[in-house]
Amino acid sequence: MKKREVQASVKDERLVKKRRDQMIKGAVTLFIEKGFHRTTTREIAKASGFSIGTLYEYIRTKEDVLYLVCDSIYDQVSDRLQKDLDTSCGTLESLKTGIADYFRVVDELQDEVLVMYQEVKSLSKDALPYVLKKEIEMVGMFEQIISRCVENKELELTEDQIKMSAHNIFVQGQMWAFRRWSLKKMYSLEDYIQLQTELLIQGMRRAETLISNI
Amino acid sequence: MKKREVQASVKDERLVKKRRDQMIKGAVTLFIEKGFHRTTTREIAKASGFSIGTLYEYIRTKEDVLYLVCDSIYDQVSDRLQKDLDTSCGTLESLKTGIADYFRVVDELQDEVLVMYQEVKSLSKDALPYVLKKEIEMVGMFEQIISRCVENKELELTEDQIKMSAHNIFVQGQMWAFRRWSLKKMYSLEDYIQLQTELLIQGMRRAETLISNI
Amino acid sequence: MKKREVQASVKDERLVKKRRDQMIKGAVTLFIEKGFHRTTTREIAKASGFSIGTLYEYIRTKEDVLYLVCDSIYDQVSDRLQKDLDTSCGTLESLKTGIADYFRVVDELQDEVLVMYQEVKSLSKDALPYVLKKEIEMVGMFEQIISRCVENKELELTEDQIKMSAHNIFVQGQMWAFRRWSLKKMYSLEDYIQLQTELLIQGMRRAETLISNI
Amino acid sequence: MKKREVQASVKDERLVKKRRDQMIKGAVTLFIEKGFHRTTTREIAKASGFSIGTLYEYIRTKEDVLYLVCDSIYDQVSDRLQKDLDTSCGTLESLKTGIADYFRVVDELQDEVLVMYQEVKSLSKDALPYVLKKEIEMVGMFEQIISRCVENKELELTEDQIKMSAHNIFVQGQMWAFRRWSLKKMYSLEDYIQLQTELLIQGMRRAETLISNI
DNA sequence: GATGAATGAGTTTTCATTCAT
DNA sequence: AATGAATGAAAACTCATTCAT
Repeated sequence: MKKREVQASVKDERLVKKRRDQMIKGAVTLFIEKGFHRTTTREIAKASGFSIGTLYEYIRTKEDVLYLVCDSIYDQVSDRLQKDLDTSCGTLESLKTGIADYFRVVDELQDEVLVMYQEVKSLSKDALPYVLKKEIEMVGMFEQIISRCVENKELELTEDQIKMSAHNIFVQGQMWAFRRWSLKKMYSLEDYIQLQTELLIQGMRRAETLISNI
Repeated sequence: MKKREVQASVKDERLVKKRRDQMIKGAVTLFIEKGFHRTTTREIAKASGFSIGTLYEYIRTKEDVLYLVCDSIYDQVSDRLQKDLDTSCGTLESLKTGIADYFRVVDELQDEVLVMYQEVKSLSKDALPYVLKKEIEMVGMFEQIISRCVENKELELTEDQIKMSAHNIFVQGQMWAFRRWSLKKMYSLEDYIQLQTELLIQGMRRAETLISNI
Repeated sequence: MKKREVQASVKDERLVKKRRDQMIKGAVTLFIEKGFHRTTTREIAKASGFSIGTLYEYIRTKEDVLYLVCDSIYDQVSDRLQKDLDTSCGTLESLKTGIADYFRVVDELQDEVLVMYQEVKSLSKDALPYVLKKEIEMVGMFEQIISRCVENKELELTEDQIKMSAHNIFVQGQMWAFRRWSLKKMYSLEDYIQLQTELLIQGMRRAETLISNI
Repeated sequence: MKKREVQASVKDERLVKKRRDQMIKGAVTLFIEKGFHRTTTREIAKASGFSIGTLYEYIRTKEDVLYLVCDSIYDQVSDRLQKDLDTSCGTLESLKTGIADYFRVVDELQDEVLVMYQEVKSLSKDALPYVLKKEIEMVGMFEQIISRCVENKELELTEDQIKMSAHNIFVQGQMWAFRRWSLKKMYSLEDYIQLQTELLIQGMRRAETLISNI
């Protein structure tokens, strides 16, 4: 599945990229502050540094802005994960690094991640699949990292358990952004990473024990 | 902290309760279908079975409806959890029952839970704390159930680990509603309950091992 | 074919009728002055004596106003014609009366008729047929009046000639509104009626002569 | 009265003519399809084969395009009529030829004629007279052709009757374009020409009889 | 207590026109 | 001469809220 094209009236591709970057940056701030629905297109234009007319030279509907924002955030997180996947070698250590790295990106982009999760549902039936696909891909990356550990006999897990574990890692990462108001009272990022990594990995190792006990 | 009062013009308390129940029922359906922002007050009035004028006899702003809805959903989930807490006796078995029960309510109310999580951020600074408090209470219930196991020597966990585990249980429950489009492809509710319970509890038991190793 | 329904949010039918009459009156004046496209909905609302919000309680789109206006004008002209048709008795005299009456309504409603002809094309594919049908009905009334003369041996015309003559009467009436800037320099309404009636009726009688000569 | 000047920034007259021809051709198609108001200047530029910037090198406002289009259509019809006038010799035959020729141009340019009549009212107070003048000229040509017949004793009509007859011919021509949706169901172009010519000329001849009878 | 007509501020989007390149 | 990105005024339409009945 290719990226969904957002139509622009302006032809100069380089300019389109530049203006859209301005736009995403401006919009994220506003979405964080007041949410997608309470943000007006005029505000987005202003925050992006151009007029309302110019805004509409680069998108067709307000929803396009949301799509662009979500897409960009996913890309950022996804890129970082990809790097870990590329260097993962099937050791538990590389899995831990992957998890820690992922949690750290989420921490850096916590506002963005938050916005994305609170607003995706506002995407039309049209754009939603493109965004959800990105998510599936990311969970898939964790599956691969774990799979390598399994192949490498570092872990012994069924397919189902691999999937669920990957899913859990993904979710616990998001939670750091999602429930920070509650979590940050108790833990620093590094504490959280360590605790969750323990719980996650020990969970997996136990699962493996259980299997061997059957 | 007491419940936030939503002002009504009508005095008869019994009537207020009745009308608001109609309202919540109608509104939830609409919020599930189109989200809070895309639902109009007229639609809410219609779905509730009375006129727009009457609607405003029982609330003051549209946001009040959202608050009422969120509050009601939390109450439902919370009530069920409370029962488990009341009967929990410090055995691992009662913890497992608590988890399973919680996951099942979430499954029953999955649409409602979803709506709530997607829309809470639309609550004003004013109403938000009242809702978040409910959430803290619920996590607190799990903490208590786990604590009893610890007191009972069924588990050996630090305060931090108790808190984090309670938090994780809570989150994994929500995930069943949140990510069902992805999870339901792989697991039935009962599968999910079993797998997550294993991962969660084994995670805790391992953590306990780790501590003893220090 | 029934009238096209223009949806109103307001339920009181009597009120709907009243407000729409206000609306039509206000809109016609504006359309005459600046045309449909150059007239804004706000102006229509103001000219109708209510707010923009109220306007939209009685219509759904700006085009609805145009449809209402066109429909109303046709109805007025058509009603008058219907009376003449009802009393027509197959004499040349009653045909002349019909023509004269028709020309006089057109004169009274000249602004309205003008507007209608300049703006119908702005009606959507959806509404157009309903308006054109009205026109066909009106031409049909003239056909009937002429047919009665033919049955009565006052005129001797083929079906085609009846149709064309009816059409010509209809068109010459419109022309009085359409080209008044040019015609009024030369003729008073009564002059125009007399001259056109002569040309039209003598045309028919000649046509009859021609047939008999074949 | 001279032609209204439409200002161009470009000096090269030949180029101006060429670009404007492209423009008129592109614009007519669009106006036929969606009307003047619903056509954007961007669309006109595109249909003309150049950029929006270039478009504005050859006109000053969107309305200029409409004026140019109307002017061009009138010129085409008018040119054809002029030829008939030049060769008219005062016989009924040449009158008939004139009528038939005129009806045929209207048929060829029916879309254009239609557009013109539906959109002239959109011309500003400034441009309108220039267009109406063209129309008066054209009616004048018919007056002249008829007058020659009168001078030639082929017809015996008062000045008023000549004017009205010329006017009627002109109008019936337009009607072929205007009401083709209704007329084409009944007649072919040639049928229409024959029938109308009969009615028109016989009308005139009768009128002449009537006069002599007074 | 219930109703629903009235309100108008606020929203998204379009598009004629300009002007630097 | 040609281009097309930038502009912002203006347009249609929505909807939470009020208040007279």
